[in-house]
Amino acid sequence: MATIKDVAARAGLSVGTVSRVLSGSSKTSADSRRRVFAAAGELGYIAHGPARSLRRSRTDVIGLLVSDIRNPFFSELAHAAEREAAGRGYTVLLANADEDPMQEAGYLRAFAGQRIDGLVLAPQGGDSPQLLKLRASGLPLVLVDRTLDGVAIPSITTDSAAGVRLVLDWLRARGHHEVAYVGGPASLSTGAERRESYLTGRAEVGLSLDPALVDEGDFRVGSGAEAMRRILGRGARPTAVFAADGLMTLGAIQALRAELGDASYGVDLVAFDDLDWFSIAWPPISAVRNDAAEIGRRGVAALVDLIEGRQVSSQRVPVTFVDRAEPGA
Amino acid sequence: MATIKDVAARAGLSVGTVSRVLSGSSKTSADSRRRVFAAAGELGYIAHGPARSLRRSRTDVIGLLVSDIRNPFFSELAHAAEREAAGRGYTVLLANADEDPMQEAGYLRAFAGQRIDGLVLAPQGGDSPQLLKLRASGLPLVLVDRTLDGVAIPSITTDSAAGVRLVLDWLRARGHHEVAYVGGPASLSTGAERRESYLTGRAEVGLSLDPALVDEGDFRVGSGAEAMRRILGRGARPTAVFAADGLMTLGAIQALRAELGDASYGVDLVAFDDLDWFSIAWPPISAVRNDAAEIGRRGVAALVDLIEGRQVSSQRVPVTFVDRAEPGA
DNA sequence: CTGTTAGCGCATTCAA
DNA sequence: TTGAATGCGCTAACAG
Repeated sequence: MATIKDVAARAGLSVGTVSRVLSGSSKTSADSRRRVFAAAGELGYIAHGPARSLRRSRTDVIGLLVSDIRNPFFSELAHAAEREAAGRGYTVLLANADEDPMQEAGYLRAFAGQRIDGLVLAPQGGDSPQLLKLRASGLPLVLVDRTLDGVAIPSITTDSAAGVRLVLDWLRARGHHEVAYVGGPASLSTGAERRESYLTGRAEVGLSLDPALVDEGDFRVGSGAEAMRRILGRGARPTAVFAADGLMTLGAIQALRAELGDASYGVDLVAFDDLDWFSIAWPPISAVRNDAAEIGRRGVAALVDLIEGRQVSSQRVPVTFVDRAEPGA
Repeated sequence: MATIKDVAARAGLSVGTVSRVLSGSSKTSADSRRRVFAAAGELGYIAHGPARSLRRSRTDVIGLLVSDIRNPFFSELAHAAEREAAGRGYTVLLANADEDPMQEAGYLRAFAGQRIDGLVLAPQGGDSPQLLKLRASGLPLVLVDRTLDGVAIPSITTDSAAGVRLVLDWLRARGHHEVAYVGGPASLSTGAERRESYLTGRAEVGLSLDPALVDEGDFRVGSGAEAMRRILGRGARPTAVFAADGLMTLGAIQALRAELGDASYGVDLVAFDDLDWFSIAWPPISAVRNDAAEIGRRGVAALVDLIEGRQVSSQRVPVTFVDRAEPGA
């Protein structure tokens, strides 16, 4: 690989001048510029990133640690975050915690080693020692999707309470009474918040308060099926099911099919998260549209603001409701 | 941030010894080890990755450039690749070409700048100048999912021909004659190969050869819908639809619903790629199971072999067929 | 087994 | 506007 020295030699200039031309950091003569670009082009010169990072003590890389890249919510978020970062001159190093605090800790360490300029994180519950250490080190940090209580880190989250409110209103309008709730883990702010909003709101809209109707999973397909199975196993026969995320919705439907057979087609479904295939599912799945792309974009924008010394504050991203139910049902 | 010098000072040893202890590269006394670990722990020392990379002229990072991270096939592949790499001591830098050769070129350049140790690539068709340059530079390179003709780069691909064969047999067994084909872009090896296999195999199993039944998209949802719409627009009324990937299948179904209404429920569906929600779709979607995780794992394994100087050869990953159709239909 | 030191490639300071 | 020289943090070569 050609180095800056090679370019300098070929251009008949010093490395200092080459560096200045390529970075545009200070005045250079038109002649120098011409010669440098010519030499660099001929040699196919590409600056050595690690050397640059070492010297400048910044990497122009931000980390993005998501919970589960196979969850469409996060792949959408990651995609949008990456686009936003590219537009602002940063590269995204993407990692996947697999909903596992141990893996999260490992990546936090790896990110620290890479000397990323900042981190966008969808945290796995509790504030791990690794995370506290990172934070103490002054690394710019923004949380997405989930918050961590007890620590004042800016966060970009969905307005879960508003989303649940929309679901409750819809359930009432459709005349439901026995509604099953497949929630997320209480250890995550999203799981706790949606559950809390749902449970306290249930009474107001006249839903059954039977605890047998409520169970929880971990935001992955299999856990949604298991939770649904437990609910049915307790003898509950809900007329509608509300799942706290898109993947658990799939699991819940699988369980309904397996346990109830054709009767499952009569159960109304509503989800927090709108996946693209919901549009063709049967029975139709109504959903709170949880704007993953917007969360990703805002997360990166906030992080870049932080890195560049600007103030940022936490934000809630609004939600909308997509009603796909048959009018009559 | 603490440096190796700080650790050395605190441990009362030289930086050389600290480096040796931490890397385990050569014999060190038990006493040195104890003191180094103690000092490093107290200081929260984490080695500076860029400096390390500069000195060692390797980064222990491999690039993974996929076509579309929102496509479940690739998010599954990426997830498996990342796990495999972690097990072998490498970090994955994931990037997303968005099915766009220009973005691909940009990332190839960025990767070169980061001095990644190797690259796993799902190429966007033609061999770009950037790619040829990378290859000429001697960067270890493995293609996944798609090949590039004219260049001898090891590849890990799905056995498309075998998959299509399974679909053809299934179509014949179900007694179809008018079958629509929503293919992938001819510019990609997967698109070309599946189309070729399908078109030549059609005759043998007695399917209609009507060109109106064949169209193509770009492996994304919207394009599948458009292709299906064009097929229907030509007056074709297929009894079954075969789509060349999972996302286009969704698009095709959306179009069938929109254009044919309830009649669409009578159309048999079969896809190349099996997505998890296919299990609950209606009408049922049968599919060739395209093992993204296995491709990701093998791609990384092959790349690491290449990096470490071992020989590798191209591989085809076998497919299986998931028949979900109603027996009678 | 350990200490000392050169130098990886680059940006930047200091002189000119 | 440019060249020369320094040092970022680390590993490895060398000497002891």
